[in-house]
Amino acid sequence: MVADKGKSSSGAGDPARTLELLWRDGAAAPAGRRGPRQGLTVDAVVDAGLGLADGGGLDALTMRAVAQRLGVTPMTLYTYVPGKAELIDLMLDAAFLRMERPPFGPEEPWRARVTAVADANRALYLRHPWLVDLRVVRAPLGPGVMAKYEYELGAFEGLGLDDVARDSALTYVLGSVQASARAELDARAVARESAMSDAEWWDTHEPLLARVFDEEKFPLAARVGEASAIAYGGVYDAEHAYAFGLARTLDGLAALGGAGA
Amino acid sequence: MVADKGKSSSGAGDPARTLELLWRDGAAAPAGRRGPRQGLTVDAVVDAGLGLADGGGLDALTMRAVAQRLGVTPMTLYTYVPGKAELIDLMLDAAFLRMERPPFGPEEPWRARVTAVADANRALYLRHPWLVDLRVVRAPLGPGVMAKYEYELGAFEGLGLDDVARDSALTYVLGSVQASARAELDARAVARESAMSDAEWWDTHEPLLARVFDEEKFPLAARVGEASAIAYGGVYDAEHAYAFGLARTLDGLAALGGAGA
DNA sequence: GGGTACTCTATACACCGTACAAAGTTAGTC
DNA sequence: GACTAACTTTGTACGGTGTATAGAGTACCC
Repeated sequence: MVADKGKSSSGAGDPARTLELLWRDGAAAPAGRRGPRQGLTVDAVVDAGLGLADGGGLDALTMRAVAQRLGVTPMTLYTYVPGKAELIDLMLDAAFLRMERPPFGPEEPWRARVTAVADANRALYLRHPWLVDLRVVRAPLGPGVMAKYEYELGAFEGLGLDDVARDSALTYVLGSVQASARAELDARAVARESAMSDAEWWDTHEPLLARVFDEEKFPLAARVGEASAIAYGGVYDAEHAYAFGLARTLDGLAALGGAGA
Repeated sequence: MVADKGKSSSGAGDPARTLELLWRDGAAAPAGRRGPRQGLTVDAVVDAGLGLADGGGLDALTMRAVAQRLGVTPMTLYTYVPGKAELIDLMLDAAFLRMERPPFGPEEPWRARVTAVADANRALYLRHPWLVDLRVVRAPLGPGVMAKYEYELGAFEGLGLDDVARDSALTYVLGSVQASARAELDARAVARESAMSDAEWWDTHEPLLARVFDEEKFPLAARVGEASAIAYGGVYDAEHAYAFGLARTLDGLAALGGAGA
């Protein structure tokens, strides 16, 4: 049984097997192997998973759906991948591995470099919305995770940080990007699921809320909420939230390092 | 059917009914009402849900488990609450409503106030770990959500922010706290689920990883990762991450307002 | 004393991840 | 060339989920 416990991405199974899968190189079949040839590859399974999750979120990622997309029965997948949790680990590593990593110019100021890292991560989340629902602590130590970490650490050169602070700074930036990406994706998903725009939603709820909401009890909330609603036309402005957050984050880091540029 | 689509907390059902539930006051039964008296209350259902989710996460929150805890059959719950999504909405609002909100001193500097807000939110997440798994955009506009918003907006007095910027700043602070809370909770959950401490986990994975990991390809990652591991004894230090993040966030806000203190 | 609105219960359905066992296919060994 | 062992693929089945539906019983209004 066991099933789908928790938020996935675990490395729950045999660690050796999982690592082997993560670092698998193209070498499909080790030649001397009995039984029928495998009709698929791990990559094909991972790609099918990515397609489903990118399109419909983790809810759309069912072993049955992956199997159907590949034209096999569900249990066939288990000869390629130990289980769903490990498949998600592989998908995560694959998504990381495929990110663009344009080399930093030697004279490029750290603000530009960190901004590039933040932008790349935002793009990653928008392309793979299901990533925000995953545990990333103790992520599968695959080639994608490693390459991403290596590249992004390089963005903090010139801030005068020691190794420990550099790791903290990166964690902090990534957390900040994930926070705004989550907000953006949530807003999108809610709008799509309810098939209702922010404005429509507000229109249906406003009259009801007026009956229960005591403006005198929440004066600040009423005033600020209204001001924000007017400023953004009643719509959550993801672009603004991201830009605001990134600017704050960079300023916060600048105060840390004392470095200019 | 429909089921559990997505990350819950939707307001998917009839908005009027949901708002009514959110703002329900103690008035249990409206007197002139046919049929048997209800043996439970919405509050009891919400509390049962909170107990389950606080202890075992959203996975432990099943309608069957809630029902069992209350000594009724699962379908009975549906006379109190339209469905699971709405129950979660109510739980979220209840958790918000129960947060402590000690009034800010008139001379209290904004850093202290914002720090208090951040600390309170961190405590909230640690008490109700399932909150990090929820969509909060378009949260149910209940009394808890409103009271929390009102209170927290008050922390940004004296920063010289207009209403729109004040809302953005609050969103930013809350996002930053949630990011570190998520990391902390993920670390905890992974450790508990795998029944393996960080150190043990590393011990089992390290030899395997050494076979595939090319230190020359990832020099920064190797060096920084090792430095962090040594600094924290191989253990993820949530306290440090939170303090670091909060300090950065406050500095970032300071750069925005230009206000000292 | 109906009728009616309500609460609560039992049953059932479609879906999930995956354990288990059987059937079919290939490679190595004699 | 036959046999065996290892492997892939499949079908079936189990225990779990949220909740639709229908029925049984209860308390109020007329």
